[in-house]
Amino acid sequence: MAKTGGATAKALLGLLSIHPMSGYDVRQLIPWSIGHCWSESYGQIYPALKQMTAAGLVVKKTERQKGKPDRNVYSLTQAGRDELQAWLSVPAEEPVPRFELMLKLFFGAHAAEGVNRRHVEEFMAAEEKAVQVYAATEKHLKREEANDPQLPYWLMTVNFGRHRSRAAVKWAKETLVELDRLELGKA
Amino acid sequence: MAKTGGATAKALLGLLSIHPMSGYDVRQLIPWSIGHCWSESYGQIYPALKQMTAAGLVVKKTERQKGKPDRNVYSLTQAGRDELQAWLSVPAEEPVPRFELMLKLFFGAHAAEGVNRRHVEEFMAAEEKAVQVYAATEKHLKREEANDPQLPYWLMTVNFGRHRSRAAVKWAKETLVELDRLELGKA
DNA sequence: GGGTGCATGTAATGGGTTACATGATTCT
DNA sequence: AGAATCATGTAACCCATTACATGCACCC
Repeated sequence: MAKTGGATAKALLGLLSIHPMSGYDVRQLIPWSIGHCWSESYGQIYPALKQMTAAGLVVKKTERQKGKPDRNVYSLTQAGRDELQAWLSVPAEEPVPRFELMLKLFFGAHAAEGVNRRHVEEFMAAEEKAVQVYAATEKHLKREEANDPQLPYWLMTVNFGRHRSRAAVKWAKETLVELDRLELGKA
Repeated sequence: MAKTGGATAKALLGLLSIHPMSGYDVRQLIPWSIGHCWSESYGQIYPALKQMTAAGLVVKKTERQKGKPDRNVYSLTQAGRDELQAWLSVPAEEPVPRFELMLKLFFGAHAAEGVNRRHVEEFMAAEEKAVQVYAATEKHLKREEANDPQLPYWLMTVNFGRHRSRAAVKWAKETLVELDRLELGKA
C-alpha cells in the first residue's frame, strides 16, 4: 500500500468527512473550520489527495462545468473512514515549541529602547482581536449550525482558542507594567 | 556576504551573547534557557555555526582537551552583536497554527467511545505538570541568577508559559464536563 | 484591457529531525 | 563487558510554503 503522508492526510480525511469536496474547496473551507488550530496549503493538499486516492482512502469524481474548470470532487471510502477513526484514537504528539516573540523577549536585554514594549503591545492587540473573533465565531456557529451533531466539538476547539488568547492578553498587560518598571529603573 | 539562515541563527546569536560556547554546549543549554519557547537540534546548530563563521558573525576557537574531543568555542563578533540587535527590533511573525490535539477534537464526533475524554485528560495532566515546572523554574532563576541583568526578561517568558498552561488546564476542566454531558445525552 | 475568481497541478526552495559515523574516557 | 558522556559533523529524508504555469469567464 502507498504511503499516505502524515497529519495533512488526516486533516483532509476529517474535512471530507463533513461532505465531499474538491481540493480547492478544502482550502477555502479551512479558515471557516479548523483555521484556528490547523493550516494547509495547495502545495500540500493536491499531492496528498493524489496519494490518498492511490491508497484507496478517497475516490475522485470529476464534475464538468460550463465556463469554469473541471472540479475533482473527493469523497471518503470505508477505508478512509476507518483510517480517520484509527488516527483519532492515537494520542496527539505535543508540538515542538517555536515561539519567535518569546525568543526575542528572552534576549530583550540587548534590544534598543522601546522595542520590547512595542512587540508586546502589538501582540496584545492581536490577541485582543482574536478573542473578539472567537466570540463571534461561537455565536455564528450556535446560530447557523445549531442542529449539527459535530457542533459541540467545534465549540470546544473555539473555546480553547478563546481561553488561550485571554491568557495571552492578561500576560501582556502584566508584562507591559513590568517593562515600564524596568525602564524607570534605568532612568 | 553568505546567507546566515533564518531564526536558528538568531537563536544562536542570542545564546552566544550570554557567553561563548561550543555547538554542543548550546544544545545542552537549550532546555535550561529557551527550551519552553524554542528548540534546535544538532543538525541545525552545526551547519548554522559554520555559515555564521563564514558570514563573520561569530569566531571559532578550538580548545584541545585531554581524553575528550576538541571543543570549537564560538563567540560573537561586533557584526554578530549588531545582527542580533537588528533582529530583535523586527516584529516577530505569528506562527502558523498546528495543534494536532485540537484537530482531533474538532473531528471528535467520529471518535470511538471515551477517546476524546482520554486525550483531554492527558493534555490536562501534561499542562498541570508544566505549571509546576514553570513555578519551579521561576524560583530557581530568582535564587541562582538574582544579579543577572537579563533575569527580568527570562522571567517574562517563563511567566507567559505559566499563564498559557493555566489557561489550558482551565479549558480542559470545562471541556471534560462538557464531554461527560455529551455522553449522557447519548445514553 | 486588466483584475479577480474558479480550479488544477508541479517545481524550486527552505526548514527541521533522525540516523549515522567516529573515537576516547569514565562509570556500572 | 557494556553503556553513557563528551564532541563533532554529514546525509537522507520529510514537511511546508511559494512561485510558477494554464486557461476560461465575468466585471469594471
